[in-house]
Order: sequence, then structure tokens, then C-alpha cells
Amino acid sequence: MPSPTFLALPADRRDRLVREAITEFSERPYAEASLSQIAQRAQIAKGSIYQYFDDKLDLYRWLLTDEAPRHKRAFLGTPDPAGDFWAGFETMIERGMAFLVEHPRLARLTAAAADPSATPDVRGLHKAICEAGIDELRAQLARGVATGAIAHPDLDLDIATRLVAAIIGPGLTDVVLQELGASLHEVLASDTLRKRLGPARRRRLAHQAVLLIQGGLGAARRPLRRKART
Amino acid sequence: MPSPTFLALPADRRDRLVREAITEFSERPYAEASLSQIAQRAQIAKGSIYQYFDDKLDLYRWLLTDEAPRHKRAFLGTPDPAGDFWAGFETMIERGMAFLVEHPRLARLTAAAADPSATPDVRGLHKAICEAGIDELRAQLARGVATGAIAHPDLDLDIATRLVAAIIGPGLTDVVLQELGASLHEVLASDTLRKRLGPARRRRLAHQAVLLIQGGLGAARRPLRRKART
DNA sequence: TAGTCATATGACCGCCCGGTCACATTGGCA
DNA sequence: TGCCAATGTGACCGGGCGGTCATATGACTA
Repeated sequence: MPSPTFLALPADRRDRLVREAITEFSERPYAEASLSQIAQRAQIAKGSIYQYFDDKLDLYRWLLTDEAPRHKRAFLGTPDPAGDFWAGFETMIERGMAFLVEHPRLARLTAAAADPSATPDVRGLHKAICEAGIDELRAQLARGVATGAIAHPDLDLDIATRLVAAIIGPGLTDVVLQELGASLHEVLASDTLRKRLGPARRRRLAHQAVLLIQGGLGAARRPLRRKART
Repeated sequence: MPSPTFLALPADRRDRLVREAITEFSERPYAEASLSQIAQRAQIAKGSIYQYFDDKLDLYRWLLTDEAPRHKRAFLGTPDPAGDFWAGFETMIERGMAFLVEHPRLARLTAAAADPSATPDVRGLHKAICEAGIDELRAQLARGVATGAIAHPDLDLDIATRLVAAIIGPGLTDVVLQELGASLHEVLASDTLRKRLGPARRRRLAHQAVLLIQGGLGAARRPLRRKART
């Protein structure tokens, strides 16, 4: 965890450090990310970083568990619990893609949590992040079950949650990159490339994902053309 | 690519090197995997490795694009094109999980291809592997469309392929690890843990995945209880 | 102004890496 | 048997890393 010294830092100095750290950790796997580089680019002595954080992992952990989620929550806002479940679900997916467009480096940082490589301590971190996301999604799907929007007696909720998470996480990311004809890191680096992932395309892709998910989870057989009973 | 010298190596020497290399690359991210370690554990001078492969990446590439796929193909065999599409699909998924049980290190090596971190050259490798898998899956789904087992006019085949790939790849892996209550690396290391992923459990999980996928892709609405029209 | 102390600094340390190369070993052929 | 080309070897290199620490700095007190 960051020291009081870090928290009391002048804003521009702290921001410089945070910005460069996020950039470094979003562009390289943890093992290759370099504190020396971060310090140099942020124009802060390397030794200072060790006054703010215990070590490399401590800095990474803080970025991943505090800084990134804070921005993500601020961006996503609180989802509207009222309204049609599937419409809300689609919106949530669209907002997730919007976050990728608006905060590519943070999105990339978070996406790294899916990385199964990595050293044990880093994996622990990643797993914690993933499980938090899974819990949130499960709660949301459970709400769908409660409202009757989801009804599939043979499908286990825990399993379904994880499969759906894979669809809207790595799955949709893959689709997006395919559509943009670029790699995650190219998208991360290019404003014009990200602009191509505009609201219309995001809605379309989110809808496609929901088509697949709902078709498998929806109580009504194919409620897309005709209204669901609810 | 490996030199002729490597290909002509006495079997036990070559096998030692390959085995230790696979182990090393499956236990650590590429950046942290160490040729010195591989050489030491295989009891082969480090210099020799450079007579067999150009460099670290060359060895990794060969493992990923030649050695692993060869074993995987040998294990999976050729799928039976006749028979019910969805039953065949479920079998394919079950065989994939069986591969994880029987060849955990190879499976882990292949799974690393999903890693979005990594350095550009490694990402290039990974992407190639992924795209090959996607192509195969798309062909299979296209067959489903042709036979009428899949019919969803609003869903784009390319997109569906990638989403389905996410389900049966990272998604199912996540589910399996959750059920075993362990991490991928623990499963990799423990025979007894892997034995818990027996045929019955594999079939059940594969069926759950198909439930989700088919529900969204199947021409018949819910053909699980009543026969599909074929 | 002189003294104090939290903080900033960057040269430095030990480590291990990927990769090289001069030399040792081997095995097949004359 | 004697030779030589192919192959095996591991000490060695330059480099960058995470992390340390003696010292410099500068704000604030008395």
C-alpha cells in the first residue's frame, strides 16, 4: 500500500508517477515492466518510488486494485436497476466497450488480470480481480433469474456466470480487435483506431453478444422479435 | 526453426531438452522463462541450445507451433464428421478437457496463447495460434449451419465463432479451475487434482457449455428434451 | 540566521539473463 | 590407427533489472 508520503504528494508529481506507471504496466507484462523506466519517464528518482511503495508488486497492486477500479466505477456509474433486464445487460456491455475507448490504458491494465501466465504473486492479484468481477456478474444474472428474464433449469448459475464472463470479456475483446483489424496494443496507442469503435458499432456488438447469451439464457424462446411475457 | 543437428539428435537427449523446455515455458511467462534453467535441468550445455535453435524465441515458437500441435492432433484424432452436430460438438469440448488432464503442460503452453500481455514478437506468435484455432472452429460452425443444426439469421458467424471460442476456451477453463478449487498451475502440478476432472465431470461441463451455446445458436428452440428435426 | 528533519536523489550493488566463443570431445572414414 | 569436421561445453560478456543507502535539499522552527 502507498505510504502517507505518497498520498500527500503534490498533485502533479503524483499524477506524473501514476500516469507513467499505468502506461508502463499496460504496455509490458509485469515481469518486463521496469521501475527504472517509470522513474525516468516520470522524472522522479527511482529511490523515491521506494518511499511511496514497498516494492514493484506493491505499486502494481495499488494500480490494479485501487486506482483502476476507482476510475472504472466513476466512468460506469451506477447501473439502473429498473427497466428491461436484457436491455440493461446490453447497455452494461456497451459501457464496458466505451471504457476501452475512453481509458485504453486502464482497460488494458485490467485486461491483464486474465493473463494465466505470470508469477504466483501476480496471479494471486489477478485472480482476486477476476473473482470480484465474477461476483458482480453473478449478482446481476441472479437478478435476471429473480425477474424471470433468465430461466434455464438445466444450467448452473455459477457455471453460466463464468461462461458469460468469458463471452463479454475475452470474447468481445477478440471480436472488437478483429473488427478494428488491430492488436490490443495498437488500439491502445492509436486515437483514430479507437474512434472507429464508436457508439453505433459498440451497440451492434453488444447486441450480438446479448443475442448469443440471451438465446441460451432467456425464458422466452426467441423474444427478440416478439415481446417477452414479463 | 530447429537446425538439422537438433532433428538428428539421439532421442533421449532431444526428449530431455523438449521436456524441460515445455516445463519451463509452461510454468513461467515467456519473459521469465530461462534458457539457463532449461539447459541445466536437461543436463545440456547452454551453448548447445544455440546450435539447435536461433534463440529463445525460436525455441518457444517451435514448441508452440510444431511440438504442441503435433501432440494435440495425435491426441484428439480426427473428429467424426457424421452423426448429430451438437453431440459431436460436445464430444469435441470433452476431448479438449481430456487433453488438459493428459497433457497438462502442453495444454498450459497452448493456453498461454491467450495471454494479451507479452512482448510484440511473442504476441505475434500467440495471435497466429489463436487465429488457427478460430479458423478451425469457424469451419466447424459453418458445417453446423450447413446441416441446419445452427440457424440464427441475426447472428454473424465470425462474431459467433469468436464468442463461442471464448466460451469453450477461457470460459470453460475458468469453470474447471473453479470446480477443482485450484489454479491452473496447481492443476498442472498435481496428478490427483487432475484425476478429479474425470470423464463424468468433463461430460457434464461440456454439456453445460453446449446448453449455453446451443440455446443461442440452435435452429430448434429447445431440442434437448424433444428430438430436433435434423 | 542556524539548526532540524522529512523527503528527494542517483550512484551503486548483486543478480541473472540471453547470447558468444575458444576449446574439448566425439565418431566416422581413410 | 590417425585425422578432421561436426558437435558439445561452460566460462564469460554486456546489460538491465529490483532494490539500497549515503548524501543533498529545502521548508519550517526558534
